[in-house]
Amino acid sequence: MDGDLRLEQKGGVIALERGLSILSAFGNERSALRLTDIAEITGLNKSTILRLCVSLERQGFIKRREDGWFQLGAALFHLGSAYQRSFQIVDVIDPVMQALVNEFNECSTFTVRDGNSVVCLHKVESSQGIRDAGSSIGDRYDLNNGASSQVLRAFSGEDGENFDQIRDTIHATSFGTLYPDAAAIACPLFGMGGDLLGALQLSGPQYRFSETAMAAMKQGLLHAVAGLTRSLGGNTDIYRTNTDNN
Amino acid sequence: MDGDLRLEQKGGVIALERGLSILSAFGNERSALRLTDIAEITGLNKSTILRLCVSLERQGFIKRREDGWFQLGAALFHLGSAYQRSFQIVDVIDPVMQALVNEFNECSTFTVRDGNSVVCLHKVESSQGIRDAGSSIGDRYDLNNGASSQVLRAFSGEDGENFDQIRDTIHATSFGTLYPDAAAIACPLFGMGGDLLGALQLSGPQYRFSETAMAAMKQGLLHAVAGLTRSLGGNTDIYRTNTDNN
DNA sequence: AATTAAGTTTCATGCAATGAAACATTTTAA
DNA sequence: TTAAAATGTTTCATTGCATGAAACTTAATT
Repeated sequence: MDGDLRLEQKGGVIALERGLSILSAFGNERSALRLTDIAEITGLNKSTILRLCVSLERQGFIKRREDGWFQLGAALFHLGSAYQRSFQIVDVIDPVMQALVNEFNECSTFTVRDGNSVVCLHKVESSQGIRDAGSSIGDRYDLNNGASSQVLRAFSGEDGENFDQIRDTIHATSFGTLYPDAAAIACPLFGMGGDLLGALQLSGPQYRFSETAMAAMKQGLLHAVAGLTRSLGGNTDIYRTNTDNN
Repeated sequence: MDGDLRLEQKGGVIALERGLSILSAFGNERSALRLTDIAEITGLNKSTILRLCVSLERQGFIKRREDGWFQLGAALFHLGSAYQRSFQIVDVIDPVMQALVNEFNECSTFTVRDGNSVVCLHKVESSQGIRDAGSSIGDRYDLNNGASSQVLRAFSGEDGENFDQIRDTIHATSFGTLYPDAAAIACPLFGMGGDLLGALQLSGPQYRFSETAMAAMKQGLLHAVAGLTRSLGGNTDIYRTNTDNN
């Protein structure tokens, strides 16, 4: 970045975006940054950063430690939790995910679509040493790879033969598209009105995702989302595949 | 609020603080707000809000729904998760809290001090219908009431007879100080260098917190925090009460 | 002691944040 | 149905305040 946001934007407030860019500088795995780090990442002048940080700290969005390092503040955690809570689904879905993890002993994630991104809203870890540790709660990906992304795109109505197939079979799989050795299988979760809420996924190392294992997982996932939709007051017919007859 | 931040502040950037105040408007249980709501809560001019929101939305901090309502954005969730992850302790402490909840069948919370606030970093719910549903992850309280607050204050070195007693017995209790019918018992958790990391608490309705029940909980909590401190590489002597002799 | 780097404060300059006003649109009342 | 009120949006002249270079103070390295 070069810190000069003037050219690209129409409308908006530069000072605010600069402040937000300071916050976003912490989003990439570094939990503490020095003034110089922030200056490098954002491209902002140090004076500017210091001035913006006075405001960020006063509102609790960042915290400056005694040793001078900057950290994210509790206000972000508070609002982040509020964001998650606004999806009331998480409370309902958690026990179901716990059960899935117990049954298949692989990590389960629940993701939602946000524009052209996927956001990992919830994750339940398996107890295995070798497991999908690549994604965490709060992570955000492009809507390109991975079983969940495919599901979210398919049931947002995107065109394409592969998406047709996902709609037909009501699930998607992926092998090494997001992380080289990882595999995943995902199903859509629908709400009361048949609207797409998100995608429920199981993921782990490819060698544990045999055809037979994945067939069982598919059953487990479909059973799980059907039960969830039912308890949300929705119609479960939507989970009938095109080859179902009953 | 009156939206006029000019008088109170020295240094800082007004436009940024106004933007942050918009975000904070969502912090009080309302997950969606209209323009007018935001104007009322923050005291800002609607034009100003609209302009600030362009920037907030462009950076993913808020999202405007098609019906015009504003909601928090995924960027906040991402950063909030990053905040939580910066306390690596949560990963270690979660299984221990799960075990506590299994044993005593009451909700367990882990809180940390942030200035003059308590922040609920993690919570494990009990399966009881009647339980402490008053606090959630991400909540922030004044450092006044509740067992955890007392513990955090006592082991931050505050003066007072009651704090002396908490330091002696290495735990605090509370009955109805935060919520009328609730009771709680809390212990401090210390890190490697004997530094206070936070407070571990069990809480529920008063009628289930008899003397004998709480004696068992105290043992359970102390055992839990001692084990945690040990696995963090710290010395557990710090959990010896003044009346211990061995 | 000399040099480099990191952090902080100041202040003249002019850019960009501001809010009143006018307008568009939707909802409520009469 | 019309009128009135509430909500949301855009514009633009005014000036408030965000800006960053420069000077300065530590702190770390050589």
